[in-house]
Amino acid sequence: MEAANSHLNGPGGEVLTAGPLEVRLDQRTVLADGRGLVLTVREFHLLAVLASRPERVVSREEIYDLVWGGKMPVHDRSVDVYVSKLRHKLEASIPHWSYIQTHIGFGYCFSPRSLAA
Amino acid sequence: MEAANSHLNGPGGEVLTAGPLEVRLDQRTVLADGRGLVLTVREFHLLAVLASRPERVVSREEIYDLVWGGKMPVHDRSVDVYVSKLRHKLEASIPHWSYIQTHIGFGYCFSPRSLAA
DNA sequence: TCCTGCTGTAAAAGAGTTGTGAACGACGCT
DNA sequence: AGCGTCGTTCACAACTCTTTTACAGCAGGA
Repeated sequence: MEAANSHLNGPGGEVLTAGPLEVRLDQRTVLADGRGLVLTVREFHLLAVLASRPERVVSREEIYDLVWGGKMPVHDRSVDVYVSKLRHKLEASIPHWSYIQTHIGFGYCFSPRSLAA
Repeated sequence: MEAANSHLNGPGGEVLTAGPLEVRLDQRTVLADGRGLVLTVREFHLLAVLASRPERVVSREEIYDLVWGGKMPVHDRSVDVYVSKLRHKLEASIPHWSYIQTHIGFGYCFSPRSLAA
């Protein structure tokens, strides 16, 4: 069972679905429980990178390369800061769901799960 | 009959399997009975080193060199401590299986076996 | 049996990592 | 210019991981 579904939605229009979250790559929009979620460019890009690799642990370095481009400077915290921002927006729109897991010393993993009892 | 299977799983994706244990080197994840097992960086590295040498007795010195890097300091107990931690996590996730055998005076050996009657 | 050396492991100590609010500059808009 | 937004950086608290230490239990040998 995969945690997120990805399917083509017409020519070039890909949509990632994970619980109440829907990421429309082509339209650069995100739906949370059907309502639109406003993300900045960086936030959206980060979410797209993570959500398209469900259940995969992605290193900070790889995330940085994919979103910011190039080699991550030592001691750079950009990835962490944006993961934090993203988590807050997701949690604000979709309570009782967790999306991004931290893998200490390595990176993050997009692993959607309901926190409902 | 080999104790652990190792096979390529697509380009660059290697997976070690030993009973209900699955070590996904590329994804840096471990599945125990299908469920994800959370390991720290050191624990994962140690497991990867041992599991990729099934039925081979590996000396402490070699383990240290492969996981910690460099020459093992005299009287260092790091390897023992981490083998202990790893055993506990494995046993907690996969009861009735034994994975790491001690070879007194020498080192350890990854030798998965079911303890079921 | 009494040493001695080795292993298992809990716990303390030390080192490193992550979450996050706040400050700051750049940019665009009115 | 004044304002709001965005991205980056910094600082600090809180937390997790790693290493070290200490001790108990074993096994083997004299």
